[in-house]
Amino acid sequence: MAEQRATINDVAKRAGVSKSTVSRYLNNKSIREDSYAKVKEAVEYYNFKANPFARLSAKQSNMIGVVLPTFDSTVTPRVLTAMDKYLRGKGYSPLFINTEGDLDFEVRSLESLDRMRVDGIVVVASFITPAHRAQLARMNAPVVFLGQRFEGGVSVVNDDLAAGEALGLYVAGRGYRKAGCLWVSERDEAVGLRRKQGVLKGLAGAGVTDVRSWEVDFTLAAAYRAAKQALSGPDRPEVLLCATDRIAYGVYKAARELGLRIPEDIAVTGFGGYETSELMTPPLTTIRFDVETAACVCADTVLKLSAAEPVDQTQLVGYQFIPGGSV
Amino acid sequence: MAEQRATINDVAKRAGVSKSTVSRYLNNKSIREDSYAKVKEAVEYYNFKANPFARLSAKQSNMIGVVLPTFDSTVTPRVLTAMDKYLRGKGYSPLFINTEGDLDFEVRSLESLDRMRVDGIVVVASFITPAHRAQLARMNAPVVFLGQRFEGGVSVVNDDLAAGEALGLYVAGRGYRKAGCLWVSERDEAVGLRRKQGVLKGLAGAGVTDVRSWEVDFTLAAAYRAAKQALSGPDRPEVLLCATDRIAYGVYKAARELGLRIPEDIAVTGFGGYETSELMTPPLTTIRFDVETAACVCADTVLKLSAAEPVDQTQLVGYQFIPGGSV
DNA sequence: CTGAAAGCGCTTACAG
DNA sequence: CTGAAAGCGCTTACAG
Repeated sequence: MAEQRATINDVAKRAGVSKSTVSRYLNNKSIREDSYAKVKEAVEYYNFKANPFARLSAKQSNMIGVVLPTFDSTVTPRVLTAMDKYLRGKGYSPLFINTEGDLDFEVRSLESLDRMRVDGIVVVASFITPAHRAQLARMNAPVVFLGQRFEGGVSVVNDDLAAGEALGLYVAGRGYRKAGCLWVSERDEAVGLRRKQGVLKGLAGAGVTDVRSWEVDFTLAAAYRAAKQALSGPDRPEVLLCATDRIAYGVYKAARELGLRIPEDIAVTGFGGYETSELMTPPLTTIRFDVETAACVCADTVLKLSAAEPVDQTQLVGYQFIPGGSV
Repeated sequence: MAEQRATINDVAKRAGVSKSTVSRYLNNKSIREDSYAKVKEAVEYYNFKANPFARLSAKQSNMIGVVLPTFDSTVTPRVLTAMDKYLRGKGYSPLFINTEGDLDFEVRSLESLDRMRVDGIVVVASFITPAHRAQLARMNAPVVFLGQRFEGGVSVVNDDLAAGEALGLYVAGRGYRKAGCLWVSERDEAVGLRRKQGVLKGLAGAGVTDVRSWEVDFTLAAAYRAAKQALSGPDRPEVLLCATDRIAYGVYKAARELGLRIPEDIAVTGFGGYETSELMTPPLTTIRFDVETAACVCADTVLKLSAAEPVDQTQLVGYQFIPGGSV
């Protein structure tokens, strides 16, 4: 066990000033030159840093809440990494809360972060419910949603519509006529709804309207089952467009088991551009969003809000087409 | 902007008791039945929850620091998910700090978590330096290392030696004689050193001693370059054993580009058992550690330490062999 | 610019 | 069991 940690009082005593002065030093407020030197010496002597949780009466906490639905996805870690770096660079500390997809807990997390007096909150969003809206109305901390559009509030979202359309046009341009979609529920407005709308629009724009659909969730297992069904049935589609890369992996697995070649027997597309997708045989044709930029834009936006600066209500993030070889 | 959030004083006032009594209610201390009812009513009326950061003079903070070297790996998200769930279930809140592999920042994070008065700290470890040891000596909070053995302290580690040996024996048993290792630096004691020792021991146990080595880091890019070199040179190995699945992916990529078939022309093994590894063509032969269990053991151990209960200094976590088809 | 005082929202001995 | 008081480690008006 170590000796007791130094507090602001110890520093003040050693520097021969009041703790108010030490506090000002710590917060870069104006301070006379000789006081500055004395405090500096004492701070270095004790290797003192303030306990951020003890700033109970400060107007700023320098903490930003980050609420996420899972750690274990291909996108979240990249988002967290970028956001963490950006925030620390600006002198803020992120406070991560994992909700494991529990929307009720997500709402309660907003509440508790607000109570902890964070300066703002970023939500890596899956669904925005009335309970979310009700909670927001009760809060002081500004909130920015990432990944789902929030009407009436602030959000940063992928340009799913444009990206989907580009992909749809590309697929149709390669001559496929009978298409299938392995897609997630429309309850997910960004991925389930808008992204699919884009794909269908792109396909239709090039004359492809024969499109069947199978509903899946985000797991590999569900995708695999649906793919098996889609590929075994009569009148098999020529191409399967998938809501995510992981879902496309399910098609790869099913195709291999059924002895179907990609893309000769069945073409496949994903959405995400995961690192592993280029390692598949053949590499997956997909779309990659610039999630790092999205994360930083988000963090920047929440800081602006907390400083009462104006921000755009909805900011769109661009995408990149990755040709691969599965189409 | 919302009305001011209720504090313990508001609750006390409404319940007609002192805030001490409310505090006791919140912390499940003994309290008379009628006081209990009154406080309960007031707490529910305000939907009150205590601000955990305001417990400055409490002996327990109910917070556990979790220090990690990256969010973006195949293992960390699984560790964080399991640990988060375990800790919350026990009434603790994890405080995550991402060091991005910066060991100096890792040491400083230990210090600042200690200052924040967390009840304990888990470090998802890559390297344990003298600076770590020096810092630990200055701290009050107990620390548990996950993934790297900490002599003289508490750690939870994979049984890399046994797992490596099992894999080496298996490979040698399949008849390969000329082996190669794509491995990370021995500075990493768990993966770089012990895991490799196990592999070599297993190979040697079955008579395979012709083993060359290429040093790589944990990135796909480095693995790909090294694999290209290993496979292009004269006297190509028959099998490449890789320190991780991701490194094995680099071999897949290189082999495809060189027109080499797996496993006919070159066999490959990984270490990790990532979800995507079974999707490769052919599925990767690998080892999977039960990281979820390891994470929970870790969390459990740090809670025990904070309660001054006895714990084992070093706890080993088991593994599972995944045959795949790449050998 | 600086210090004494009050306060942030809690917890904790200590009397009663 | 309970309340008044003191305290946790900071920040912040407010005099001077």
